[in-house]
Amino acid sequence: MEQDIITLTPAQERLAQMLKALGNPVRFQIMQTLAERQTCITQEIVETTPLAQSTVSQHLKVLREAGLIRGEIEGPATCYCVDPDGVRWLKDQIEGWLPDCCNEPAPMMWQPERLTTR
Amino acid sequence: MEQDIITLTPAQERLAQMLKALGNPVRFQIMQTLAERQTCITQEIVETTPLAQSTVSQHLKVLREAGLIRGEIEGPATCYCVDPDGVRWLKDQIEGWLPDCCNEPAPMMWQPERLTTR
DNA sequence: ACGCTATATCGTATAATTGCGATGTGACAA
DNA sequence: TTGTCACATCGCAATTATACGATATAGCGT
Repeated sequence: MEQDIITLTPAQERLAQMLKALGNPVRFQIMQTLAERQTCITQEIVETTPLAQSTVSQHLKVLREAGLIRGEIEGPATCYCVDPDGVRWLKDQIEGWLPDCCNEPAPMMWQPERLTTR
Repeated sequence: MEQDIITLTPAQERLAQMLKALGNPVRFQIMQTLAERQTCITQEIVETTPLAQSTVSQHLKVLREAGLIRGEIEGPATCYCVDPDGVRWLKDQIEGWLPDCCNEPAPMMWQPERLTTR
């Protein structure tokens, strides 16, 4: 499973994996919670969401596999925190991405969609 | 469809939408192609992939709706290019994201997963 | 040993994504 | 008008993601 239609470099693949992990609203929020609180047990994270414990555990696994968080067993619980190396790597990759355009800040007005006609 | 389990701010939601769009390998590659060539008609993009025209057109739509590219009708074709404002906005958001950690560059060694035991 | 707490994982239902071919539309040339 | 090219969109199949409850495991206190 997970057939590759397209081939990316390992770094690109990893970056895409991170972006995909963060593209989910639940996981995006978990990252923020974790960043605010520095460190959290699974149960605490569960309590910040309306989701079942098993579901949150799944999301944590995705974030772990993407290298965005790390979990360490602390007695009977698992203690999660943001993986600073992973996040730093992500930020660097994004900043260096598409260097041929978009390197000066610009004010930004957002419209939902465009395509001049048709 | 598209039920919201969790509520994010509009900016967070838009960021997540962009990340999700980029999390797909095909779309990730399309962005790179577009950045290299500055400007492309759909047909040219199709030719850089093993996919059907209709499929590529769908992916272009997702990228458009995320605000990452823009398409302009040029005679019988549609001319696509990276949306520099959108990409700039994305970069700024990511750089300012999780300010409490991960702000010094660090060397990085990557392992597929971790979780000390269990 | 027994229960209790915290977690991960499994099985499974449902929803979303991704892919394709077919179809419709607009631009343009003959 | 007729044909063709370049697209977008539709309808549908296959795959993947997301959610849940149930279950298994590990640590810890009694």
